[in-house]
Amino acid sequence: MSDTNGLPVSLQMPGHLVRRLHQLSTQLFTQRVQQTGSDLTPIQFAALDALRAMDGIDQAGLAAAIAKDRATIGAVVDRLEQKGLIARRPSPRDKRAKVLSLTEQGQAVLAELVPVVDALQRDSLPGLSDAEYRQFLALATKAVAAAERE
Amino acid sequence: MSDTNGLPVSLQMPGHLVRRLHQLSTQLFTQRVQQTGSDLTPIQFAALDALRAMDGIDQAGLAAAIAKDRATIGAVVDRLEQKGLIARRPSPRDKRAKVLSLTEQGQAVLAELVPVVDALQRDSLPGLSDAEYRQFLALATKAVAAAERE
DNA sequence: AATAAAAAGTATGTGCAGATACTAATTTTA
DNA sequence: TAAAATTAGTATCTGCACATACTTTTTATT
Repeated sequence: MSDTNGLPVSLQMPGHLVRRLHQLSTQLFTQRVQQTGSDLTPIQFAALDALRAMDGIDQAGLAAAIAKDRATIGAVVDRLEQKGLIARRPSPRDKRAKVLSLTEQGQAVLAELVPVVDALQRDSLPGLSDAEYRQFLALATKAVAAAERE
Repeated sequence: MSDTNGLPVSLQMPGHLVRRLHQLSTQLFTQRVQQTGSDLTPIQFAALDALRAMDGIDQAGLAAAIAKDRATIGAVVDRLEQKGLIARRPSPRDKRAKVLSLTEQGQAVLAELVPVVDALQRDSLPGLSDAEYRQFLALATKAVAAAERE
């Protein structure tokens, strides 16, 4: 069950590799973003970015947009609201729903972070040539799309 | 800032793709493993599998082996010990350290799960041909190795 | 229109995951 | 050897992430 390096086989598997890549990209994100003086997490950034493109959606819509469940998004939105980055108002159409939008401060924070986050993407897959990098993205995109199609 | 599909750019980035792949592989793991009647998590499985190959290492060694910090491993080991899958004994060489080993039950559970986990790896990257699957693994391995080299 | 089914948000509980801080023990170095 | 730096494990704190359950409201059925 051990490979020639004596390592557990599970460490060579897709599950583990993907877990490591996720871990590494999260660490890099946190590092780079903290250097700007911000303490936004990857998911908080994703939420803000989704909100920029889809202003006025409700929490369930945001959850679907970034592939999280409603409970998780509720907590994320709580923190973003407390930081003053988003506003949460009752929907006029649906008394259950709460409509989300970026505050001015939220827009400013996002504008400052977008270039930083753009720049770190390439570094989150180190050791690959440009061609390999593009190849990886194409394969990852294909796999995610297939999974989302069931 | 939106692509032609109106989606936030951040959702096309490596960070997000890797996060989704991680999420999908974790969900698949949980699904398949639960069907066997087990409630082991991916990290609990990884810990058991590492322990099989490296019996008698301490918690810090286990943490290094599966790329987790000591605090996280402490909690994981607590749960595995409570389930009776591992034994934790003081090291004779180092009074700070605790030596870990699989119990008989731990070995049995692992033996039962290994084929299940093996089988789900391929399905955690759906929509790819065999060649693309191997390509993806090669690229992911290369990127992880580069990151670990700093 | 009355009922059933579904959806939005919240609350709770478990399990990572990393940061920080602390004690006890070990190793390094001066 | 004595002091300094590391290391092992634990504890605490924050923040996802998902499951389940619950209330309120909306939509679909009958």
